[in-house]
Amino acid sequence: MLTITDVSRRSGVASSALRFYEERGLIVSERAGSGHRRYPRSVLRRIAFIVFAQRIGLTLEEIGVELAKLPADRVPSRRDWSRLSGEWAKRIDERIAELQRLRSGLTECIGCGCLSIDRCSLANPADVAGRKGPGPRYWLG
Amino acid sequence: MLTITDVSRRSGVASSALRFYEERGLIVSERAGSGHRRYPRSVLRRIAFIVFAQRIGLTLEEIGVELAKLPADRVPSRRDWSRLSGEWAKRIDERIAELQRLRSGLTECIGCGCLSIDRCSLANPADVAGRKGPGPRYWLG
DNA sequence: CTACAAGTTCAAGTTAACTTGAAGTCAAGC
DNA sequence: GCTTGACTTCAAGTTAACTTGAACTTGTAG
Repeated sequence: MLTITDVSRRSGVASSALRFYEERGLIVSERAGSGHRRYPRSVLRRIAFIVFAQRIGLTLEEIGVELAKLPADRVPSRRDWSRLSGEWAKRIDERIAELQRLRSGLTECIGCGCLSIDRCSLANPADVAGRKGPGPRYWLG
Repeated sequence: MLTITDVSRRSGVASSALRFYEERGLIVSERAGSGHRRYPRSVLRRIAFIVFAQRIGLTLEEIGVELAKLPADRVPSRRDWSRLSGEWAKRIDERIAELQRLRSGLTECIGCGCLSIDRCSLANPADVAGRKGPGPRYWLG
């Protein structure tokens, strides 16, 4: 069993973040008699999954939903993990496609001087500026 | 000259956001006798540039720095606009490369079950979890 | 036994990019 | 002249994902 500092060091995720993930139900811990957290090794894989999913652009809430799909009664298998990743590939591909569109826009559209709200489909904010509710806009959605 | 509602409608950016951009020095407005904002048409292009840059992943602060490079004494030319985009292409390419790495990780790494903090370079949070200071982490940096 | 590092909880702070609300001014139509 | 809608400023709220600080307890090395 690992202490919170062990897990933090091995995962690169701060202890405060680990407590936060636990509060959010993304990971769990047992407790030593003292009340200190003790983690099984398997938590490292779970954390790796969380960090990985974050890089892809999922929110912690979405990640929580995905993780909840893992079987609670047994150690997750390869198959369990990989099933979760189905939707993600699509998401990555979409974002890559958008970035590639933006990249051409950079040379073709700004470069040619046509960056115009009226005529340029790439720059037209009406296409992209749709609000996603209050608060900051996220580029990854 | 356009009113703030005109500009909002034509750009897809909310009036409140336009006032916010002005407060941050990203755009400027003249005032009618009444105190109401009046914008020249050229502001639309500037806003298009801001929205475009946001999609690429620049912060408003970075965008402000870029916009400050435009000549104040004359209407910016094609060349002026395109000069700004130099650094950006690199940034887009880097993010695309990362997403492509993540995408292979999705099938190769999670798929094969090797998603391990110890051995998997793709999932190793120590490589990617470096903090960027307090507050939320941004995946786009 | 005494430091002192490491752990705990809980509340409050941080950041970006805005939005929302309050309280008041201005302009246009009837 | 009155209502209605667009506009103004300024302060405070929102969201995600954490971090920081206070106040306190536990574990360990000497």
